[in-house]
Amino acid sequence: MGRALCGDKNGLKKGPWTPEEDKKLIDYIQKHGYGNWRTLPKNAGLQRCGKSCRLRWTNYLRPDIKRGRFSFEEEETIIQLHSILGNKWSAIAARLPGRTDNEIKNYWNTHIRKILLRMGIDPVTHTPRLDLLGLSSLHTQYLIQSFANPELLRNVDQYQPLTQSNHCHAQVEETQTCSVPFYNEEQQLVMEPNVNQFPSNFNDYVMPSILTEDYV
DNA sequence: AATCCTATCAACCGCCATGAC
DNA sequence: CGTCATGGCGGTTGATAGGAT
Repeated sequence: MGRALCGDKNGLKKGPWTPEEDKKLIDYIQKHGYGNWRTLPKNAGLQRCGKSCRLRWTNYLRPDIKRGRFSFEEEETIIQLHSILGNKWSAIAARLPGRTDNEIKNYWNTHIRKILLRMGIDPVTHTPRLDLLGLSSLHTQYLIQSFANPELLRNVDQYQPLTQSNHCHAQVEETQTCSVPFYNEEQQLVMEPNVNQFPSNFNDYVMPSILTEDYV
């Protein structure tokens, strides 16, 4: 026995939701709660699969969703959490009230990832890309500071690699810790990000266990 | 004005974890 | 213990808007 199909093979509608469908879904959930997603669409009079309804609700229609641009603080938090949790979008979203995992994932892939790449930082490991390690040690130091302290990302557009060393050095000396501490589920301080966590030689760098699957 | 290119984001797909039976 | 249904997650796609040429 196969899984229940979700989509037009079952005579169910796919693609963008219409305002009428949205209204049906909202009205139904407000009256009855969502209960069982599989039976919801039939009860609500929707030609959609339960999965599609759940996605529409959790990513778009939920009343507590905060829409609009991400604030700098949110961006900073995402970068910091991603360096700890990796692509655990739902875990990151759990620490950003009103934001969905899908929204954060999209924002990461379209904005933050590009900024990090432009700065020569591997968005997966949050370390300077190995192919760029031929840079001057001062430049490398700036990059290390930048991924440890996302505040420096503010200046990414002005930053010119290899040509503004003095300017960068001044910033490096001003910022020694990251401004976003990390808390666990019980709101206990797990880690206060600090650039000193990172060695000068990345060939020797190993992620601490608290930053890997052990924690999650 | 037309065409092409790029960025954005809603939505889908496939897989995995979990719980009920 | 095995099977199945369901929910949830991360990766990917595709439509569309906006900018560049």
